[in-house]
Amino acid sequence: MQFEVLLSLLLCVFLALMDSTVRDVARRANVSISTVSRVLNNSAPVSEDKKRRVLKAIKELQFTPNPAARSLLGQATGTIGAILPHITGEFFADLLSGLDGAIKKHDYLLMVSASRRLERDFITALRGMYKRVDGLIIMAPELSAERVLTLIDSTVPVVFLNTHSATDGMFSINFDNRDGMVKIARHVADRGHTLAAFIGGPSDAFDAQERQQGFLETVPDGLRVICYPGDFTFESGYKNGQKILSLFPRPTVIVAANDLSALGAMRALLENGVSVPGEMAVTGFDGTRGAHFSTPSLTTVNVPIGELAANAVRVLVSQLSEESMETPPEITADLELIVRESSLKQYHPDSHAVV
Amino acid sequence: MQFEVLLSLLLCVFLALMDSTVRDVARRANVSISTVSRVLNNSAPVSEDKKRRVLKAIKELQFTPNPAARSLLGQATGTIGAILPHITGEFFADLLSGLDGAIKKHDYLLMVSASRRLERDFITALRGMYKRVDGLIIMAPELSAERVLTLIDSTVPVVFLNTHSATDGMFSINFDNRDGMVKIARHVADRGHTLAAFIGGPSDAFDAQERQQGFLETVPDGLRVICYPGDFTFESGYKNGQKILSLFPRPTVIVAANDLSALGAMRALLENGVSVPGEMAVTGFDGTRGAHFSTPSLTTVNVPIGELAANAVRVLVSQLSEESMETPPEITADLELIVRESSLKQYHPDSHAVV
DNA sequence: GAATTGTGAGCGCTCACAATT
DNA sequence: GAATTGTGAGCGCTCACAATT
Repeated sequence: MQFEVLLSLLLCVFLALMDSTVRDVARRANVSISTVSRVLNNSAPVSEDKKRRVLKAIKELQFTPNPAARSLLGQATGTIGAILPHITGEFFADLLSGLDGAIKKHDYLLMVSASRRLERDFITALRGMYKRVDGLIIMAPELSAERVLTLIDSTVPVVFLNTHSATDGMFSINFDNRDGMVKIARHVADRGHTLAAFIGGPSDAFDAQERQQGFLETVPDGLRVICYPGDFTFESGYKNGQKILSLFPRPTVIVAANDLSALGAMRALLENGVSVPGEMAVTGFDGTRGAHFSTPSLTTVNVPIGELAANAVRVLVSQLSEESMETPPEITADLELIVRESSLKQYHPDSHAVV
Repeated sequence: MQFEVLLSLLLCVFLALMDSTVRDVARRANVSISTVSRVLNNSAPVSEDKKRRVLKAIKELQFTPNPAARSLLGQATGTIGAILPHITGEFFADLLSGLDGAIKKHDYLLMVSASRRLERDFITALRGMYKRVDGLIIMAPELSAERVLTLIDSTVPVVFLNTHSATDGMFSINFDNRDGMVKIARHVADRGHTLAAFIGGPSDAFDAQERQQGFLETVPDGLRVICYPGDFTFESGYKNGQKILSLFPRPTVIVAANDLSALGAMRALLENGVSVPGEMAVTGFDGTRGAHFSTPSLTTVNVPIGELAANAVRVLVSQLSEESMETPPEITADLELIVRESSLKQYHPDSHAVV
């Protein structure tokens, strides 16, 4: 008796070593391969007895259906593709992490590629994912949704994330970049600043443009703004921070288009012995944890990244399962201003003249 | 003439709208499908004339081979899978970014999943990637390479990254966690500290264990160490930092098992008006940019993440292309100590007694 | 005749072999 | 006979239909 158990165990191990197919399962369960398929997909009733035998055989053989064969038929690959400008950096890492979590919940797998903001890389990624994914989540602030769609030859469902689109009826998840900066502008004005430096993002990125416009259009007449081009990196914030320090009269606040460049600017100030917010205030945008954790902590606008990622996945998956969309295809999230240490001090209209 | 051009253009657009197959290409080029396959794979000589016709037809139809059909045959999917503990956090984001870049260079695609350090999620990810990837890059410091291999039923090539393995002959890319901490320990001892607090990582993670052991085993008799359990997060560093502040006598240095928890501890100190490194020094581990950019900048041990990622991909790809491995399968990178502001001050044996 | 089963074609490709030049 | 081409089988599955109970 013991010997038999051992033998069957050994057999199992041996059988499991080689990849088995529906054929093997069918043979072992003594049924036809279509019965195996029926059990696998629950696509038609199967007698209790056969079902049990099939399930047993599947287990013994450690059978897993070959996804390639499946997708050759029904085209479903069980995979969702994401193309983002970058993977690194807190914003994108959190976005990707959110996508991963949400995609897991819907039993999909995640294929990922960074375009590095290069159209060439973007196209390569797109072509690579052709027929390998059931749907795409695309963030391309430097392109437009329309431009992206001309690059896609087949008819995969696409959900856009933080990507400009002029046309209606696109599935896109956005957040109000402009309004976020409007809130920063009001906050800065309230603090009594009269001269500000603005560190922008990449000039071809629509989110960077919207942020800059939102700020410049809201700022009152009494607040002069000097703009510096940047690229959303820590380094660009750092270098611009150094430049700003050499200005005379010196601005009393640096408004950066994102957290990372704000932290870079702040580092430049602290390194040069300029106290924040004592001598100069700093604000960011994105609501990253880096902004929360810095000393002093950074005033910013919170972008609910996890929520956006979950929404994007939800919209895409419901498209894939051909459910009718209840929610409108275009979702724009509101952003919340988070005031922290870096902009706490109240300035007075005259204070900076004395610096 | 103009009309003809327009017509053929329209035809092209029309044809490209539906996914075309080798069959369509063959028909259009007036050759057999195997000739198309030969052109596609360059697997046998084809006459110049036919080759030209095939390439023209491919272009006109915007034909892309269906990867599912291909992988059903030769099993190559052109995809590499990566399973990491997390996706978020600078260390993992940089790792992922490095993998993405290296994988792109070898013309593969990247499939990714976070195990969240849960064996259940790990297995789900593994099963999901079955037959969808040609090879796997796995980081699972909380498991061992041997344990992981028992979970994999098929025979995919695997390269381990920062994962413990007792057996020889594994393909694994590691870095010397122990030696890195030895360097930190020597540095701290050199600075004249006599009482240190150590903030550890997850107790089940082998890298966390090695770091802690490396530190404790190197520290000289004159330096007492109080250990605090942690989990590599900013929050665990922050909370432990607060606890450490209430100690009497107070340690003069906090050695954290990674940068993120070091930054958390530093934040706790600064928030409570304790100057770093004036009253207390802090050190990290990983060499993240967050450690570079903080104020004060953080002494740490640099882990060459991008290099490790590139190595992992290189080793895996050479396994896949069945080239004989010239390099030994096990690579362990040395780590460099980077001394920064957070641990600059020289303490004297007696100084802390006076606190 | 209704419930359950099996047979055979085919998804889009590649590869061995046979048939052409 | 050597170079180039085409034919047909089959990878592992699912689905329509026919055949069984």
